[in-house]
Amino acid sequence: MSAFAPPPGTADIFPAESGSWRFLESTAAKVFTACGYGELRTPIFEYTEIFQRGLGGETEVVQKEMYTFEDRGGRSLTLRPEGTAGVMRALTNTDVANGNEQRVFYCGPMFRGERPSAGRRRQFHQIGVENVGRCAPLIDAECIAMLHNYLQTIGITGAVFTINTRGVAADREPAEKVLREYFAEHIDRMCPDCRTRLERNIWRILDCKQECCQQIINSAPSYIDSFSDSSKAYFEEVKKALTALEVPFKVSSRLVRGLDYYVHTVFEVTHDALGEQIAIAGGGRYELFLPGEKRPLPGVGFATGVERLLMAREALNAPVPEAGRADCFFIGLGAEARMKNLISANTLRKAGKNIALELEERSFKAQMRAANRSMAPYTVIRGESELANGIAIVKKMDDGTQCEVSENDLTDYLVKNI
RNA sequence: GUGGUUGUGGCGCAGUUGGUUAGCGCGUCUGGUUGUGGCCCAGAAGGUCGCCGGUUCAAGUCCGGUCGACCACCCCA
Repeated sequence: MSAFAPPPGTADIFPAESGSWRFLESTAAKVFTACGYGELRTPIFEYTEIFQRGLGGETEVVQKEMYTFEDRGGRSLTLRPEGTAGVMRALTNTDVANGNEQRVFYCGPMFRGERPSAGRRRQFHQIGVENVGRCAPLIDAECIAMLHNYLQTIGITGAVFTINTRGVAADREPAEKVLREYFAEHIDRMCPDCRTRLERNIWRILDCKQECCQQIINSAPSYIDSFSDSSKAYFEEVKKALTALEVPFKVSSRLVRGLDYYVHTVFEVTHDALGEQIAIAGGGRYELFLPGEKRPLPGVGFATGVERLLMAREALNAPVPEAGRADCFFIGLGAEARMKNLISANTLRKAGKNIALELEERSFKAQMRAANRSMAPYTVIRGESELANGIAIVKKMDDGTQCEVSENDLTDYLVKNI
């Protein structure tokens, strides 16, 4: 049973499920296109430095979750662990660096070498967008509203939007100082992870979930107070716009997110049906450094986890897209009839009809059962006597009525009636 | 990476304190008078009980290892 299981953390998506996947992807394309986005398809692997510099060397993802390998030329390549860095790399080939806006969306597999569990695979799939080149509060709000709109459209209601601000690079130092002074005082009562975070990445203390740290974190001074006035005004403007756009949200200063490139607005979407730990989407504004570029590129974007969206839809009993079913099933008795059925099917399929048929010799009863199972509303029957008379029988399956149609008229008849 | 649960035909499950040819439901196939489905009935196919080793006269049932799956933590989508 496990002999042919796919590698850990990967999965085969069978036809029964892939309809839902296509629905999520095509709906995303529709919703995002309406906001001026176009699809950008980038490679599944990039030079390793794209991610190292893009995401920040201190991040969890870069440090221990990347699938990195050498190609034959000794270059270090990495299977993309997220979509933003590759998209930004591609966009440096456009006029985006001159302040011209680029709006793109992407979807596809991402790879992270972590231990699989609910809603987390090693190969997982994201649908995401990036709005690159500009920086303004209303752009952030527009982006978040589009995500809200998308979730509604795919039947995920009741999603919880949490937002926060990270300020800009210049705000970071004074804020970190405030936090470091506070946490240093209490660090002996905090968990081991937080002790290392105090030195390595103090922001991550804020989203620690250990019981012993909660009280201390909740009583922490508001680092946002130390942000510059313009950063604070930026965040206020975002909130104002979201309210005006009727996107419900809550603010949490403990939302920091794990990637180093975020500035200003950050947000995360969770759903009660999946629990707070599992975000169905997340994103924010960023400034991303790419190799060879002197200045970082500004942008705002988000990524949704397809597997997690599907989990949410399932929990909400959202309707599953109907599997394609045949319009008509052809039954044939004898070699000649089967050949004629195949020819008819070929013609009708070219006309856009979904045709199922039996191509091997099987009993009439077996073929009728197959026709029934196919759920096709019509069945065409061709046997010895029909061939001899130059006709075929067209049977309507719901009420069992049937009629004879001459061979010459059959295709036209079926194109019109089924 | 750390911890917990688990692994029996395509799917979902039984398998009692280790003991004769490993069962059940669904599904599949073939029939139920010669060519009409959905219901019903009969029969059939399909499993080296994840893998390796050990204990025993005897192991799906006990022990060890290993691999996979599921879940929690970490982190993220």
